[in-house]
Order: sequence, then structure tokens, then C-alpha cells
Amino acid sequence: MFATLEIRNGELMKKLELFEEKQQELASLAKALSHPARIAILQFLAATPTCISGDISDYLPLSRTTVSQHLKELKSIGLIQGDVEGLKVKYCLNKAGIEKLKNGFGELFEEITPIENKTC
Amino acid sequence: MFATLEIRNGELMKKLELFEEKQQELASLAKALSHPARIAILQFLAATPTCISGDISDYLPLSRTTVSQHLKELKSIGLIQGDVEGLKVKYCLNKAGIEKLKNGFGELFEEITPIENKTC
DNA sequence: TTCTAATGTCGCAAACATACGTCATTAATT
DNA sequence: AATTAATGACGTATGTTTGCGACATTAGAA
Repeated sequence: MFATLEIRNGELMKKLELFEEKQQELASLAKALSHPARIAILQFLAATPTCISGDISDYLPLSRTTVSQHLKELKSIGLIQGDVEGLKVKYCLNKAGIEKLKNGFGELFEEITPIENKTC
Repeated sequence: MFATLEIRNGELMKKLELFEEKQQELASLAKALSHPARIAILQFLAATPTCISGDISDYLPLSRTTVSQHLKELKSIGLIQGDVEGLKVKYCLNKAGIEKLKNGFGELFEEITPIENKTC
């Protein structure tokens, strides 16, 4: 994961040869949120009192096909689940996935807090 | 922004004709984080005790050119700033932008909390 | 003023994302 | 068994992102 160590500012700094697992996972999660349709879908699912079946595209400015693809993406990264019930599919937020999202970004956000009295 | 109101589950539901401003802004911020290099750059900037000048690509598995583009992207969305100082450019996290990021996602994350005893 | 070093910009190729019409699958209904 | 309705999968056109070498620009040094 790391390569040669070099010296800079008197400290050891690592050169990444590849991005770290965590960075890649966060990037994937961010990518899942990087389209307004997918944000809207998550909000929509959160706002409905029951898991939803039926055409979510009725509520979005996109075709059913396109919404279906966004649903698939959100599902594949684990942010939502789609439980088949007969002919219909009930979509819901996936609690575990949402947790992972919040924790992952929570950690990142703590990490990237700007230092108060930085000497620039 | 909204179109016809329809009835579903006894509640009024809106159909978006366009995604909302906020959804689009969040999506843009998410997109900025949707590449491991950009996550790594933010972490790197946060971790250095001073604003950094010099070749950040020394610490990443990418060419200087490519890193430069990622820096430009992060700058254009306001997550970092690059202050020219003579021949060098000192890169730093942009406090206001990072704040906006945290607040935006903080709100979204609250909004998309799965309901505990949802009838699925 | 010429040279060098730090950095940004351009332009291309390859990969990936988006949107959507059409088709396939499957569950219930008749 | 045939029909209908809900949904996902496929194919494809178009646009966007990524990565990078080569070139441009600029500040300071010689």
C-alpha cells in the first residue's frame, strides 16, 4: 500500500502506490450520492411511512427506466433494499448501509477539520 | 419546481419537474468526493501542519498533471483554496467550503434516517 | 536578459455515466 | 392457458470523467 518514505517538513511522509481501501470505499459511497436523482430517491424513501412499491418515477423528472437504474445503483452499494413481494418490489432504505454511509463520512469529516491557527 | 399534486397513501405527494437546488448542490459536493484521489488530497491537506506548496503528486499514485486537475476541481467547488505566493501555490482546506459540506451532508443524513418500526 | 523551476492549460484516448426505448421475465387474474 | 401489469435487463447514443504527455506561463535567480 505504501512505498518509499521521504522527508518533508522534518516529518516522514508516505507515498501511496494505490489509494487506500477506505478512500476507495468513501469515494464509492460519494459517487452513489453524486446524482440529484439518487439523493431525491433516498429522501423519498425516507419520507414515505411504508416501504414503497410502485413507480417512483411518478415523483421524479425521469423515466421509469432511468429511475430503475438509479435504484439498482443505490441497491448495489447497499444504501437501499428492494424486497420482492409477488409482482411488486418494495423499496426501503437499508439501515446497515445508511449507517455505514453516516459513519464513513462522519469519520472523514472529523479528519478534515481545518486547523484553527494554521501558519499559511 | 413542483407539478401536479397526486394522492398516495392518503397523503399529498409532489412530482418534481426538476431536481431541487439543494439536491443538486449536495450531488455536486458528493461528486467532488467521488474519487479516491480527491479524498486523499483533502486528508493530506488536513494532515499537514502548514498549507502545502510543492508537488502533492509526490505523495499520490498519480502524475502531477492529474493531481493538478483534481486540485482544480476541489478548488472550483470551494473545498480547498490555493493561494499564490510568488512562484509557488500554497494549498489549504477552505474552511467555509468544508463547513458547507459538513452541514449539507449533516442535514441530509438526518433526513434519511430509516424509520424504526416501519411497516414493510 | 536568459535560464530554471513551479505550476497551470491543452488536447487526446480510453473508460465510465446517463437517459431512455424496447424487450424479457414473472405473478397474479381470468 | 392466455392476458395483463409490475418490474428488471439489454442495447445504444450521447455526454462526462479520467489520466497523461506535451506545451505555456510566470517568478525569481544568475
